Amino acid sequence: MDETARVDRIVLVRRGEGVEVREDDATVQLPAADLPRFVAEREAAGRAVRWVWDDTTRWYPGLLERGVRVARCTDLRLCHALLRRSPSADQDLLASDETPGWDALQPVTAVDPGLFPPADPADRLDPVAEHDRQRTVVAASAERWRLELLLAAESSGALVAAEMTHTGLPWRADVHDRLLTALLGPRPGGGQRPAVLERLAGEARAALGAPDLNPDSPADLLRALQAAGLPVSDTRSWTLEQLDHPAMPALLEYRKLSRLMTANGWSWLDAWVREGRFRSWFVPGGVVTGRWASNGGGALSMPTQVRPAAIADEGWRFVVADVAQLEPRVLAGMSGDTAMAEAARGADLYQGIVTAGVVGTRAEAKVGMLGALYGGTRGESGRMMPRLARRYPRAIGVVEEAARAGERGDVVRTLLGRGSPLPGAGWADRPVDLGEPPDDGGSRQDDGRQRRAWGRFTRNFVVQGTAAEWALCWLADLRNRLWALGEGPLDARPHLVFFLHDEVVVHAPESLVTEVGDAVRAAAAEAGRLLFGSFPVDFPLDVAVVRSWADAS
DNA sequence: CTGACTTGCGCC
DNA sequence: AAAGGGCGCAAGTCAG
Repeated sequence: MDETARVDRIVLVRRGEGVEVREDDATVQLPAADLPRFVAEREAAGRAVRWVWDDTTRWYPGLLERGVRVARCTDLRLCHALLRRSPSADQDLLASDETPGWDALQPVTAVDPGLFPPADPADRLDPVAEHDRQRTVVAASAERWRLELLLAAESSGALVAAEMTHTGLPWRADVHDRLLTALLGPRPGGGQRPAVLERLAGEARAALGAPDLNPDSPADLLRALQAAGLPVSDTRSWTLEQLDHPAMPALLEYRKLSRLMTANGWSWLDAWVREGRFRSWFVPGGVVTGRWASNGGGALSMPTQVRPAAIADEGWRFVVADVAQLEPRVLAGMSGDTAMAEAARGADLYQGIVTAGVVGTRAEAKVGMLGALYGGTRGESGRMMPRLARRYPRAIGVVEEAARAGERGDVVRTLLGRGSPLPGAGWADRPVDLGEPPDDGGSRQDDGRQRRAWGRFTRNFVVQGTAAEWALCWLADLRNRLWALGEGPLDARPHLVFFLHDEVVVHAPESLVTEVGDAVRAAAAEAGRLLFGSFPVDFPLDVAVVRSWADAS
């Protein structure tokens, strides 16, 4: 990944209404309006460029709006956040007067990407100095290549996220509306319940003998259930399912449809779908483990129920790809556990564990692995753990060690060096709290519970975080391959329209779907090589070419 | 009235 | 009886 010799670095700095372009010792001032042309020309010229800027969300949407795509960048905000927490980074080399400013910098979700936000706190920071500090930190690190890969992958993810927001996910509002109408009845006027919900609410009220029940109010519903003699202390669907009472079918159906309407109903369509595209903001690095978060429209929890409305354009297709059992495979790779990698050789890692004779059934293998990743110690999962630990000592050793470290209050790190946060204040060595009830054993028990809970977090952190790194490398490489498959602007070529932890959706011209499928697989293989070198762990993909997202999986 | 919290549930 | 990790969002609820 050391590309310093062959890639020019150009730092972009906002100066009032203009832009200062810093390249080695040369400095050029440009009016902001000239920046897109300047960037486009440098991208088209022979030498590769890495654009260095304070924050991708402050620069890239405006460039994309003007039809300019860049190959690579350094996102100083994201890289700063990574280095600040990385055990592989010397914090003294990163520290400066501006550290609090960089720490506090937030991404923007600009409505008008043509304008810089007024009074932006980013404008008080010096990107050139921060870039120098970050390069010094990386150069001095004993984990230099890993940090370089991590920073490059994180920055590339920022480009992907901006591009996905720019192009949007093809979404057919008419199909979505028909789906809602079929399930709920016609869209009602303001504040009204749709006919189907009104009918179900009436049935539930009658069956419970509670004529004024508001089924949307958990407290109200709980009172009504208890008044009807039902022994419940919450109103979760799972709890309701256990009850044998004539009101339950209507209540459960109400819940399901009400959820659909509030989360992805007509107002969702009004708010998030325009001109045939669902546009929300993806937030790289938005989760402590390195996973992305999202803003707006709940993009990361799109129910399968509404996915039929995601339909590719005429003459285009979706290529939908997901990795089977990403996290166990990542665990095999990061721990160098050849036995687990052997089980991961086929398409089904859990079946591989059965074939190896470790457990009797696929269900046992799955629940055991989930316990290893999440920290389940009781029941079925707990019973499987000793067998897994005996057969896969290196893999299980990695998560167990991470759990013990968390319980001690230590920081853990992903393969590429993302560091875990420290446990919250008051977690250990809690000051004497005079307000506590005088039950002295209870407080110690409570402390132990908190320690174990933090151990579960750090246990999962190392695997979830390294899996996120694999996915970033996958995305970054795929993005480059897709660009090379087409011509013209971003949305005329195969392009990413959705990403969710271990799944991507590519919108592609029908004539290119075979090449896109190959690219998705090749990128997955490349991600494995980048993270795990020649260690033989497979990342098999399920790839589907479909008109509608709902037709995959 | 606003803002913070709780409840419940969608995704991986 | 599912447990156990990470999120975002909407509606209800309650305090100030």
